[in-house]
Amino acid sequence: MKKIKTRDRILQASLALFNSVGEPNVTTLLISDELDISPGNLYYHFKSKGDIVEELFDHYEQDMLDLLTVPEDADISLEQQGFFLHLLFETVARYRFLYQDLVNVLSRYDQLRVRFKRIQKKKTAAFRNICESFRRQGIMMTDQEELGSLCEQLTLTACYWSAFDTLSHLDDRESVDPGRGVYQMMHLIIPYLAPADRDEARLMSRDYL
Amino acid sequence: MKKIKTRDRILQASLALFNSVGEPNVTTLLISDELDISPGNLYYHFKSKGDIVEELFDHYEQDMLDLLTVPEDADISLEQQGFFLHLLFETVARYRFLYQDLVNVLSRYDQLRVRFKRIQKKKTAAFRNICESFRRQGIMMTDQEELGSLCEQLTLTACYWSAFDTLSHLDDRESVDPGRGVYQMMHLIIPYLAPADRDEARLMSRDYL
DNA sequence: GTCTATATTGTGATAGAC
DNA sequence: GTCTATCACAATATAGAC
Repeated sequence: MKKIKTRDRILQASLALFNSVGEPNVTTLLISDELDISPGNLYYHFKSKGDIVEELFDHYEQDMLDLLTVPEDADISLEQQGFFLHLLFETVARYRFLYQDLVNVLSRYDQLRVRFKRIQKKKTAAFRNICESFRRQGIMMTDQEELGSLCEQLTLTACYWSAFDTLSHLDDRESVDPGRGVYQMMHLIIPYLAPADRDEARLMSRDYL
Repeated sequence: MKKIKTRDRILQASLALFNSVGEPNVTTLLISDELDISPGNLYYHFKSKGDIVEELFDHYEQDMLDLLTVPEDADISLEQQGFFLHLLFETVARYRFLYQDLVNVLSRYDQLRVRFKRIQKKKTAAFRNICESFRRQGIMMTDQEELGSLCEQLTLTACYWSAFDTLSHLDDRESVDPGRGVYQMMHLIIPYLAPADRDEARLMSRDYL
């Protein structure tokens, strides 16, 4: 039963507060209050609030990049894709504070802008990868133009579903179920699947409701 | 050549500033500076910054509700739908400050929450209306479940396209082309159209690129 | 209606004792 | 490492003269 270092407790509490009331509404005082430590102590561990945000972003970036290393030429099954989406939405949910005030946060911490954009690009590329794999296996048929707009749509949805969903229940920002987002993503893909595979995908999608 | 009242100039300048640098980053001082009036003067016309936001929201709400009064049982053509989407995205672009910091803004002005939600509901209903009309005309075929997820997807995209798009060029928030969003919306609908109508819709969508 | 102060408050951040 | 001040500053908002 090792005791957690204060530094890590600060990160952990900050993430929780950011997610539940929004990063712009969280002051350094609120964080230190939550942990029953002094503001001075907080500033001993982090020289600014921005540093906390950036370190949390580091974690997010790491998690995302790990997740997005999709093998280029593998045969991906519908199940694997569902699992991938599930993990993706879980990761987004874990750092949802980022997405809920995305424009705002990125406008205030401009070093994060380019990094976030890079992750977005990688997401779109991962979706394209999966779709290409489906095409090679004959599960999916699309022309290049459709594929482009589909992958962009998938990226948009992966990005904003959590924010869109919390709009419906802005009162308790604590609870988030990633399932509904996965369902929605699958239904973006289904129309482009071969008729035979659509029913299987539809059945799979129900599990996420 | 009537001169514009100060009160209206404040609203106009605020909207422009909100849209270009984000509502949270706009101070009352910045607004009065932009207009070459004193902060005191601004507070003579509006008793708080929140009042400015709320009055702009009134305008937004009015514009939106006007737009969303879609006739229930009319036969809507693909062209009419394209035109509707065009107007919708223009309206969103005009008040894009709202969407770019949506969660944040709604969390700080809670009177706006319920009103915004109501507008969202009306949007979804309008999409459903259009789709039902398409179905009656035999242009579209979907079951009820698909229709639900499609309309939600349309609402999400209408809501967040502008924010998603400005992510790509966060440097100049001034310019926004609504066209790409309309294109994306159409491509959400196309898969559900009857084969004969798909090509027509595809051609139409190109005009918005 | 408009201006020039000025009050007030909240927040990020630092200094120095323990 | 942690605490108790305390500073500095920016933003909202008000008071009172013109």
